Amino acid sequence: MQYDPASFEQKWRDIWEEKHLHHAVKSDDRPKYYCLDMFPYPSGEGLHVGHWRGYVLSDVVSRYMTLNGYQVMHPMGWDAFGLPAENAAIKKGIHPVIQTEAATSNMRRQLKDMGSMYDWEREVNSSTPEYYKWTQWTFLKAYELGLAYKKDAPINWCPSCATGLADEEVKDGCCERCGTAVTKKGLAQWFLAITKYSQRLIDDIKDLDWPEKVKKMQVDWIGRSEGAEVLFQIDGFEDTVLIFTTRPDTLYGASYMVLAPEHELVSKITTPEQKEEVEAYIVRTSARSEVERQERKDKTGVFTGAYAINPVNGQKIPIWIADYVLMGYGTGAIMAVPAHDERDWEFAKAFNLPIHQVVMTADQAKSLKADGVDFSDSKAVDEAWQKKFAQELYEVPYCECGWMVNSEEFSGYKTEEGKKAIIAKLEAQSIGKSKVNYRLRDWLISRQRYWGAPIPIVYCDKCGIVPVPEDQLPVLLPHVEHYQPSGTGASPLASIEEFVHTTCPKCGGPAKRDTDTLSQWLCSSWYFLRYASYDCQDKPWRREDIDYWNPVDLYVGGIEHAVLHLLYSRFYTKMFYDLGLVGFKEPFKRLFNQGMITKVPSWGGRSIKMSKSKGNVVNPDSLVEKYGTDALRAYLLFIGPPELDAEWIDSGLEGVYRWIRRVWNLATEGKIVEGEEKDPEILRTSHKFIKKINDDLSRLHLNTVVSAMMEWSNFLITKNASTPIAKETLENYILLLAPIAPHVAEELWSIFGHEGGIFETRPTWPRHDEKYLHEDEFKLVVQINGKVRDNIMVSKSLSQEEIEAKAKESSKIASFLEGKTIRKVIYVPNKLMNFVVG
RNA sequence: GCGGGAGUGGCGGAACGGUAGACGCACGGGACUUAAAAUCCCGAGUCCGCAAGGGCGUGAGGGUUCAAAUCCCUCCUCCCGUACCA
Repeated sequence: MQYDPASFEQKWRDIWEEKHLHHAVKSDDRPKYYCLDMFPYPSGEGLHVGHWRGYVLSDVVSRYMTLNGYQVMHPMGWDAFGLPAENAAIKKGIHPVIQTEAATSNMRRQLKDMGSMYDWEREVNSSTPEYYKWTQWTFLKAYELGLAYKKDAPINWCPSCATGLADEEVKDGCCERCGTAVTKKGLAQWFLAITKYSQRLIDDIKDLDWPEKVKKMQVDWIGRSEGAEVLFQIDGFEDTVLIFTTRPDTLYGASYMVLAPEHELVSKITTPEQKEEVEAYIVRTSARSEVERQERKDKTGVFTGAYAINPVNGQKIPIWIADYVLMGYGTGAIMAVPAHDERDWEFAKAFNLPIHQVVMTADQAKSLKADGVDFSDSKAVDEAWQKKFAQELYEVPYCECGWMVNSEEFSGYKTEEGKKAIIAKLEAQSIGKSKVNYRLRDWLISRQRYWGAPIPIVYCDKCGIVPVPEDQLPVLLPHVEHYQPSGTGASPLASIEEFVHTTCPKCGGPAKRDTDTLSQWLCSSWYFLRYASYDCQDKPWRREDIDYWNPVDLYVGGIEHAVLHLLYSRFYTKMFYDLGLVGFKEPFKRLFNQGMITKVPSWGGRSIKMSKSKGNVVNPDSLVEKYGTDALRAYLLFIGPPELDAEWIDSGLEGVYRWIRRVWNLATEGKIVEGEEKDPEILRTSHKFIKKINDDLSRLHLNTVVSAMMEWSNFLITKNASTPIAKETLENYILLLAPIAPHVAEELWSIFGHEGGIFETRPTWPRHDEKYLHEDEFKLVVQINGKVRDNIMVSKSLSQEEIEAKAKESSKIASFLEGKTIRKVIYVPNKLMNFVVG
């Protein structure tokens, strides 16, 4: 009987499907396990082996958990709305509905060929009205909670995709999707107030079982910083400027102020003499793209002619505008302390502005202390410092925290204390307070594109903004032939009269629909809830379903969603929690990011990420045909540690195929005896591997699981040349093989005479038994001064003295010990003995 | 700049401070074959040596330890993330 995967792989997939084995149902006697893959967007290119890596991993876990007594839900669906699908459709001239349909059926077929245990009854497609009805509903819920608001603001605009983008979708100043440089555009858009959740998004991430890297990326993205807001009076005006600083302790060192060019006060305070120059500068900066703004060039800026008053010492300081101060962060205005901030220092140097040191260097403090200066006497500190260091020049701003100086009554304070004391002083005068700022901005969700869920909002002349009532959902996306983006900022839907004109749900009068669509990130921010309650018609989910299945126990996907999808989903989950719609605060308990598959392109060079555009994709379809899906699955595990990138080598797959074939040959042609294993060596070795494989499976060290399976079969094959192997041993082997190579495992299981497949009957999972691991003898490694000199077999019953005596009997050891004095003997029981000689 | 990860044979990679290079690929030799492919067996870090054996070896250099790929310090290279966030 030759190993011919084509002859049975499909058979087993049919059997699993007929018996609905992969359909997850609630169970009273088995704990649940929710294993989720990030749902893919349907691409006309289909899946390549790089995509399969994560899917194989999650499938192995799902099957392993199933065979270990869990009720596993392992669903799959399609992130069908959004730019990738729409851009592909436009390029090919095929309507997105048609293109999505074709792509999903091809990809579904591929995923089935893989032998994955997806519960297809739970399949979701975010572009269907049954699904996006509820995506629209989530938006209305956000609106209800006051988290959705419309604002006319300059937003990130991708000229190529012709749509607004969220901050998270801008990478290095370019569109995350198409790579075009992002510009700014003023548009009235819908935002979700994710910033209201900044602190909770930081606090709750700590306890998640996620890669530290992803946690850090999110925390950095949210960007919490503690400091103070301080009010500065403008000389000759009633107006004040509010600034944010993380260094209130350096307030006495503020020697100028900078406003962002877009700051609302700029036009008001600019003096007539400076007007022309200031306006020219504003025009110049606003014309710069994000990419240009990010280039770290020399500091630029213009004096407004106005002065602010430093509230603590009454000093008049010039007010400048410069593009190194960003309107979007803090208050869009800063006090500049060039002595203690690198950027301010560069700016001061460039424009010859004064630099006042107000924090001593560590050396200065040390020197003054050595001179016996009393640091609790601020006057004495200032005088001593002036005398000794006022003439010192330094070439870099000094930022390290030390002792304050030249700060009136605060001189001599440690900066940490000074921060608090100065804030207290400002608070007493109502001109400042401590403040925590976050870098996170609110989430822009309006898209000027066709392929998305229409925003369920109506504008009525009488009633204003009116949300579409829940019973009128979904607001259907009209099926039209011309859906290309207009490029003007108007959505393609705006030109469809019968869509735009509607009646106001409140007053019944004429009204207009919002013509933008929701960002596809909203679709993916709640799909993990829908899987659990896929058949619920009147609501997005039944509470009892998600209480049972959610949160997700293991979430598998690429690192690229670290601050997009994963941040949005966490925010959405918290919003639902606040609305009492879910009982948990975090959607994904454990996250696993699989590494990329790379390959050397056909024209050579270095190995790079597999992608159609790079011309280095390997299509799984033909490989499945040639080697069977089990070999491909096993190779994708064996290729390397699952969290690291790995390079695809065709011959590597062949090696894994050969292994499966050898296992097949052993099981079908080897010398096998009925019943339990009697051979002590086979028992011992097998239980050693059972232990190792179980350990590595639970740790997700799947590459070493495969190599341990290989070692074990190599051992059995060699042994079988002389000794029959008990059926029990091979059955244990087959069961452990089942999560990795389910088809061949099922086939062998049935050849071994079992009624009902492994995944139907779920036989007892193999566990090692310590009693078989016991050996009477062990191999003692004998070292001299830490170098291995010999191995000897020693009985475990011997005492250390007896073992030492035996070790010295070895001729090799004896020759090394000759004429030397043994200074010390290190003995690691059952393992090693090291003679330290002099 | 900053933050994270990684540097181990010809290659992918193993190795809770305790025999470095498991497992696999590629390679060499042999068996089978008229021959080839497939399969099976054997070999293999490197240097010296016919061999037995020994020296050297986990990016570089130090250190801790009876013992270091593994822990500590300094440095180099590559990858990823991030970047005027006051």
